[in-house]
Amino acid sequence: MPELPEVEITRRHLADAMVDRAVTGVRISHPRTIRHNASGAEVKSLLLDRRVEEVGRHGKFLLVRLDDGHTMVAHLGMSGRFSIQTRDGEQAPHTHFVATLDDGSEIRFIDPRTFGFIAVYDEDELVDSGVGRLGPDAWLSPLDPAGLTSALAGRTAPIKALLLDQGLVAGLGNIYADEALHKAGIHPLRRGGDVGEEDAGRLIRAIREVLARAIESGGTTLDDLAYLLPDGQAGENLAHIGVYGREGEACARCGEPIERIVVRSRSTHFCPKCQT
DNA sequence: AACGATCCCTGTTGGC
DNA sequence: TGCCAACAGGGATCGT
Repeated sequence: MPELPEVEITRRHLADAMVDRAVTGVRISHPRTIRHNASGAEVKSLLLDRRVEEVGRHGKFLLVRLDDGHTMVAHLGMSGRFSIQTRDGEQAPHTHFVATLDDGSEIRFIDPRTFGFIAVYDEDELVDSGVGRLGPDAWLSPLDPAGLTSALAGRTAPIKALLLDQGLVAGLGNIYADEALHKAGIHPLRRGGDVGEEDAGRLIRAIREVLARAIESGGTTLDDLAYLLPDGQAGENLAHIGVYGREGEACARCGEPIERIVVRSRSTHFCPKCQT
């Protein structure tokens, strides 16, 4: 499922295809895909004839900046992906949104489980939206150990739950939160307030390593949920996954079997021996 | 304020 | 073999 690395790779593809191009057509075929705006017709009117200035990202949100100050926000949810195609390319099932650009290419949003969405905001609305409540991006503006320690001070929730809180750090999802905690040697159930500055430093380094590796290798494509890059390729990062989805397998560091528990109704994978 | 539970949704899977 | 319940999960929202 898409987390920061997959969204970042998507961003790069979208930037290549969209920057300095104008939107010449919009088709919306699933109302639920539009979240903030009143209707698909409103989104269409806000996008039509606009030129794309840049494609940014904050956490797992894609930010397509338009030449009139509006921003098209896209979130992939858990099954969303973009496909960049020529107009005559075959349309995949669950294609809910298509933008045509002035070079004839099409930006298509495909999302079977419809947890993803697209919205167009003006500047004020963007600040009030979920995007405005995000913490610092885990990749672009990482926390420093002292800052993270003070942000965690007094927090009783398990560190795993806090890493998934996008208001604290933006971009981590279930896979990379588990991977970072494993790499840092921190037990997922440890209270946030019990993560000292040394462990916070280890955790920050682990987050960066895990994200860097994942971005390099094209993101994580799980067997059962075919996350594909916008060019249709699968990511290769599964080979670098240490604990996620590996219940019962030997920990690569100590050989102990990986355990799976449920934290905040999210499956959580860890090594009971080298994570404390 | 912080935390946890619930809901949304559908393709896949596992149990009987 | 076939059916159906359970499961997966990001983020919004709500109750405690």
